Amino acid sequence: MPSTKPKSIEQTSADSAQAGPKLSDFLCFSIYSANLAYGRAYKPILEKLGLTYTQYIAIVALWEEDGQTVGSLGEKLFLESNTLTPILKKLEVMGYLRRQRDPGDERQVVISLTDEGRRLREKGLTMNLVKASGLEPDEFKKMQQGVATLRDNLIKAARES
Amino acid sequence: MPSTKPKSIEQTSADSAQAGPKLSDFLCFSIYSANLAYGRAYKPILEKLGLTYTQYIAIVALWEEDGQTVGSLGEKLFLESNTLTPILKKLEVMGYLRRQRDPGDERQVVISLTDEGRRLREKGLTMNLVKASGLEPDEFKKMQQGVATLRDNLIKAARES
DNA sequence: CTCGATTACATCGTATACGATATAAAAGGA
DNA sequence: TCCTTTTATATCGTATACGATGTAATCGAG
Repeated sequence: MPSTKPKSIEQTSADSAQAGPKLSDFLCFSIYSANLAYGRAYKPILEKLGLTYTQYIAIVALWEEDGQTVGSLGEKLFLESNTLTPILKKLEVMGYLRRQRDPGDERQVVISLTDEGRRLREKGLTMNLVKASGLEPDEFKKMQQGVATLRDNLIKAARES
Repeated sequence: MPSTKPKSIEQTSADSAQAGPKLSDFLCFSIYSANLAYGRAYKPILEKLGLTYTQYIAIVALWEEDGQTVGSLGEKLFLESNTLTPILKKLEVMGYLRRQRDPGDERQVVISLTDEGRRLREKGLTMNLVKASGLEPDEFKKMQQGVATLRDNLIKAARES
């Protein structure tokens, strides 16, 4: 007769025999804590630029494609306007971008980098965190793709529920 | 002569030939966005229990080992007292745990689950997010361990910097 | 034992995330 | 055209994270 102890929401079958869910077996917790660790690893680098992590990825997305709307930027960053708007306003005050209503559709706001925003690209971003990851370049790439696929699966599952 | 365009802080050498850093090549961004995705996947499950994600992992850590101090709990969750204290106070108000000063060392606060807190274990946690991850159990485990190692490397690198 | 250093926790200010809701523009059907 | 619905963004309230700082208890050199 199996134990009456329930499985957690994220255990593999290998865990079901033990007393309870163990934090160290949770993929969600690995991701959660790795995200915290990345934030701490990035902080000393980014604060030389005076940017937070979220501000930084917003700028990177604009380097990749300038002149995006808030909505399209949000799709790429997996963020919505309630989170993005305050961040973009801050970056506008800092002088890195401009926010202007699209004259063709006044509901939309188009974000464009200033010269200053483009210049950030040449400022101090040549450092490399690959080595801090402790992974070989091919492992790094594999992990990156694996986690991205995981993310996309979770988004799909959440949408379907 | 190589391009004058700088590499980002997290690009692999394979990216150095292109115009600039691409968000989709960042491992940190995969982790960041997967963490957001997990939060969204968990939300409908956890809100039936009336818990947030961070409250949930705190409870899980206490199932694993009850009677921990704030500091030892924080080590396991990678959080410090400034984040943990308000969360534990909330859980105390909700009736899931008690916070009491250690009589032997009045600086420390010992956290112990109430019966109610232990009962949460039998309540609704039998759902399984492994399938939402879209990974086979062995892949799941491999990814979990890989990301945990990545996290530990990043923590070590951040401490040494 | 004494007093400055350290430790453990808490408080405060700032910056995300995000659900719920507001607002204004655009779309679209009668 | 008029009015309802939808869309794009913004605002607000709540819950994390975290650096800086505060505070009380303990430690430890002399």
